Amino acid sequence: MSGDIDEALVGLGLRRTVPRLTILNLLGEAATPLSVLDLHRLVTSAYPMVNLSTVYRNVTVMTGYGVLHSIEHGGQTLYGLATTPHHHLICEHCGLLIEVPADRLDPAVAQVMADSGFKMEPTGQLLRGRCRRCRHAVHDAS
Amino acid sequence: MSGDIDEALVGLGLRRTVPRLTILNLLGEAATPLSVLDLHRLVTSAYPMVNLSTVYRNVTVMTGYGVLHSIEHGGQTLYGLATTPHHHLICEHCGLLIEVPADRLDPAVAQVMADSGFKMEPTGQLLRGRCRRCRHAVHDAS
DNA sequence: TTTCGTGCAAATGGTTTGCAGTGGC
DNA sequence: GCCACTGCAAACCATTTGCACGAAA
Repeated sequence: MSGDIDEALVGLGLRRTVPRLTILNLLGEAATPLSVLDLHRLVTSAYPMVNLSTVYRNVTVMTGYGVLHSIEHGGQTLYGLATTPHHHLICEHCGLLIEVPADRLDPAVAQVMADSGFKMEPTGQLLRGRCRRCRHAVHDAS
Repeated sequence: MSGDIDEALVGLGLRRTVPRLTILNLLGEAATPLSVLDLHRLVTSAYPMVNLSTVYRNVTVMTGYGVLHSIEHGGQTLYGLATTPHHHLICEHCGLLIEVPADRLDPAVAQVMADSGFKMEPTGQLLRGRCRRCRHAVHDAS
């Protein structure tokens, strides 16, 4: 199903193993980035013997090679395919996570960073806010 | 030293205890947000009996009351005084962390978020990039 | 056949929690 | 004196690591 996603592995000199291909397929179908625990649950539902530490090692390796990208939130790390450059908006209230194309955000943020001598990371920024539904749901939130 | 920082505690109905006042003083003098472990090290150098869990509880409570703000990075949480609204730029390479006034970032990012129905958090955004020094230091970084 | 990748189990590090005692107000 | 706050110790949870076996190339 992945078509050419796993081709990338070969090009990088990474072996095509069951855990790796399964992770790539799952992330390719997922609408949002997944945690390692989520990934492990999904992987083991098809291949029960795959170990949690194997999932950890693979997302780390593939992130290092640029195949995946990661964002930190709520004390854990989420992983997604590094396809089109994009960042994320997360709702602090309900956890809703959506992607925004990098070029929508780049000019604005890059300018702010450049003023401080920083060069912006091209992907994986995580911006915190409150989504439409949660804005309306709780006006009197504690 | 803190002058009126700890006044806030009284106004919120929080007791003025040694751990709390010490934490507030330390954060008031710090140039950047501090981790709980850093805070604990500093607090205990003056009051050795203060427990780590007490520091954890206090930063959590004071963050909930809006006295402190927090940012997550590298698997741990950093805390700072919630004074002027601001966000942070962090260098992914050396960890340099600097503050940017909220109003420098707000218009740009708020617009991007609003397009997705999000309302931006007024403080505590963490933007990842590479600082001036690290941009020049390693052209051929691994 | 030679690495690279994996399963397993144990360790690590940040953070949270239950409980009984104590200090702030 | 009441109750929020604390110290202590144990538990928790995400993540990492050492090691011997197994599989991709």
